Amino acid sequence: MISEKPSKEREKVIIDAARKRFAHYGFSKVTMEEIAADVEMGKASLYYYFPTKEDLFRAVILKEQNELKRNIELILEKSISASEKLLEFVELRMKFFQVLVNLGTLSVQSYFDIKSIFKKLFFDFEKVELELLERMFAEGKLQKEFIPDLPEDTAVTFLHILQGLRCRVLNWTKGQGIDEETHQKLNQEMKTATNFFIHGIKNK
Amino acid sequence: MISEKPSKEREKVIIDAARKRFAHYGFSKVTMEEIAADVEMGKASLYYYFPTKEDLFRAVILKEQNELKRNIELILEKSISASEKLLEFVELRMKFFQVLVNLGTLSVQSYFDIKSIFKKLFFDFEKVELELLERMFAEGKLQKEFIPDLPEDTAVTFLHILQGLRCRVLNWTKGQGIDEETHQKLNQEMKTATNFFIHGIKNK
DNA sequence: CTTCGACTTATTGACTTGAACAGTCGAAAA
DNA sequence: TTTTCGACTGTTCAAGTCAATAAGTCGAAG
Repeated sequence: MISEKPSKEREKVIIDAARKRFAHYGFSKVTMEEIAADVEMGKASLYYYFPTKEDLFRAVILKEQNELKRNIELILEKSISASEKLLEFVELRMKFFQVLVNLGTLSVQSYFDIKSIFKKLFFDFEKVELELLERMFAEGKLQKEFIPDLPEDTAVTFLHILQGLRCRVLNWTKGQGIDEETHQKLNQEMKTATNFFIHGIKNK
Repeated sequence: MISEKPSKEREKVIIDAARKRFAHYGFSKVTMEEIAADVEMGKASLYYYFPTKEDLFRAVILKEQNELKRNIELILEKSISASEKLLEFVELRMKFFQVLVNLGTLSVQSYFDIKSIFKKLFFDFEKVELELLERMFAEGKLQKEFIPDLPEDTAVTFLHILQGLRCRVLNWTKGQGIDEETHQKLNQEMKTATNFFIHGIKNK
């Protein structure tokens, strides 16, 4: 079929409009009425598609996460060394979080200080990330590029380090989003840390 | 001289009493009157020694920090490998932060969400820590144990990783202090990360 | 130099209120 | 049957008030 079920089609349009609003003003500053106006509907109609505002927001985030997942998978398929893949992963993840910051999820309070509903969303996605990372480390081991025997534990530690570095910066910059300079510094720091890490697990 | 200036002596007593109170109830829950009562003085007398409540608290933190510094220096003097020193440093730092959590600095809000006055205190101490770390890395290099050419940058990255891991956990456990299990996990994670790091800079 | 009682000023937490907004419902259009 | 919306309700939350409590000052006295 060329076009999907019209209701699905409509959902997408709403998500898209919502994404634009959220990206500009952040979750709390956007009203359902505004989004409804954007897609030329009544507010009540929005509730036909999404039971709550949070659900709509969740859908937006979910879409972003799926895009990130797809992009990570593309990296995995590339024919480059596992080390290079790791580095590209870090870079990609960096960009993703910049989007989240713009979406207003992360700016107001720190990283994990979002309602538990969103917590779950991130928690679930952490598993996806871990699985993808694990594959990178496992592949590195298979190619005799890496040493560690437990790609699972390695992935956890590595991810936590990345999360930690971001967390640190996020706590530092209260309120408004991360400015360009800080962002660059963080980017650099993550790369440095990744390099140390790669070095630490490399087969020499 | 056997005993110090009496006023200095008195200051110490006050700091000590304050430390106990703060450690039990946290900064905001303790009144100057209570502390004064503990040392059997009038509240007004406290202000003779410390111009503000914050100044008194600052003095308490400062004392803790100096103790930590002294302990790190003791590690540096030990005749063990630089890697082992790093590991001991991590452990010591862990304990120190547990004390801070008890002092109520870190529990209520995240790591850096303390008034800028305290921020400065931590910021200054970061320099001390960095300098001590730098010495460890420099020594490691001298002994042909470590590779990196820039102990300064290495120290920064390493410290930020540690800060990040803690930050991550602190954000997760809103409100109350870190429970024993989480503390153990964090401890383990820091050690694991440190080991990867050491591995990454080791001369093989 | 140090202490304190009696004072003033600042902070805070509990309560109130009003407007804005999330979310509901039943009727009706497509 | 699926989708839309106008008109409704109940919450939430920022802003404002107020009283209590605690921070901080000062002058006199030991």
